Amino acid sequence: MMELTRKGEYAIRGIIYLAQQQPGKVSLISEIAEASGAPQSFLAKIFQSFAKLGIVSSFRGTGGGFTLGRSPASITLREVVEAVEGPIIPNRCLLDGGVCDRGKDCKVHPVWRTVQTQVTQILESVTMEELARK
Amino acid sequence: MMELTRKGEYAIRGIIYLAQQQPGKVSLISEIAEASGAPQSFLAKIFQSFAKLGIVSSFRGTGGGFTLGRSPASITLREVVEAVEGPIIPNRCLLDGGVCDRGKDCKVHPVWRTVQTQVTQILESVTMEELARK
DNA sequence: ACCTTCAAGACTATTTTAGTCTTTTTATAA
DNA sequence: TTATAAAAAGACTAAAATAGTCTTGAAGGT
Ligand code: SF4
Ligand code: SF4
Repeated sequence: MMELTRKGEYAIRGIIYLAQQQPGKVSLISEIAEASGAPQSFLAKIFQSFAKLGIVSSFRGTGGGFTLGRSPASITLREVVEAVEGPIIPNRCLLDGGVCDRGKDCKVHPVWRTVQTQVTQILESVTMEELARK
Repeated sequence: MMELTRKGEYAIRGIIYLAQQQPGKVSLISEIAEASGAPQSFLAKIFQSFAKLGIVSSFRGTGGGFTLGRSPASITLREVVEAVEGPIIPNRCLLDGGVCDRGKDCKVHPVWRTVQTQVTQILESVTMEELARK
């Protein structure tokens, strides 16, 4: 139950690598992939998602690559994980309409809500700055 | 990320139904399936797992069916979920050998350990007795 | 004997995961 | 202005997990 996918693991490793570089240093996806042990073209997709969200900045052409889009201290583990895995939802009934006929007086529902809140808090409290320290 | 499967949801609904019956009353799988809105033969599989673990008792032949195997207060949500979904593992590196080359000084690893502990605690603290109350 | 009920295992369809590959766009440099 | 370098975008694929079904067998009751 509740397993991080490889995509999520690669995402975390990749962004930590970036956070460990000199601020402003541009890294190639090939370099990040090697450092994080991820398949290059798969990681490229992951970093595209990051770029769209502004977590990383991307530059094309010669001398291009990726840098962090914001300060390491402002990027949380929750943000990184959710960027590639989607929102933290331990059970369907937690998102959007929460479509469940028995939803009204279900005693289990609030338990999942608690799980969601706790997990989110834990991941939110960890920043890339902390994770990048060696 | 971290979504309960239908199997897990059916499992919970099914056992709560059982917990709501008069102690000692035997329920047919067809009855439980209808009450919980689960496909009967799928739920049958789920209850087989429960029976092996002693969470429920099964009886064959005429007048057979299922009852809880222990008191509702002694069956936790964690136990029910783990019975069908396996252990609560937010990341591969948490179980068994925790096969990860970078495992030694990984800063992320303890975060997943915390998630695991917290989620386990939340689910462990909820019993079928509580969930069965109307 | 016959019927009822769960047990066990094989089987299948759908969805998700975990990628790859090709083409296009943007930027630099000779 | 052409070549080269890099990410962006999108189509594609293989493998695994999920969500079941179906058939047969075993245990128990009448
Ligand atoms: S029964 Fe309760 S826990 Fe299950 S999906 Fe519905 S609201 Fe959520
Ligand atoms: S890098 Fe860290 S978090 Fe990721 S699998 Fe290895 S030990 Fe676990």
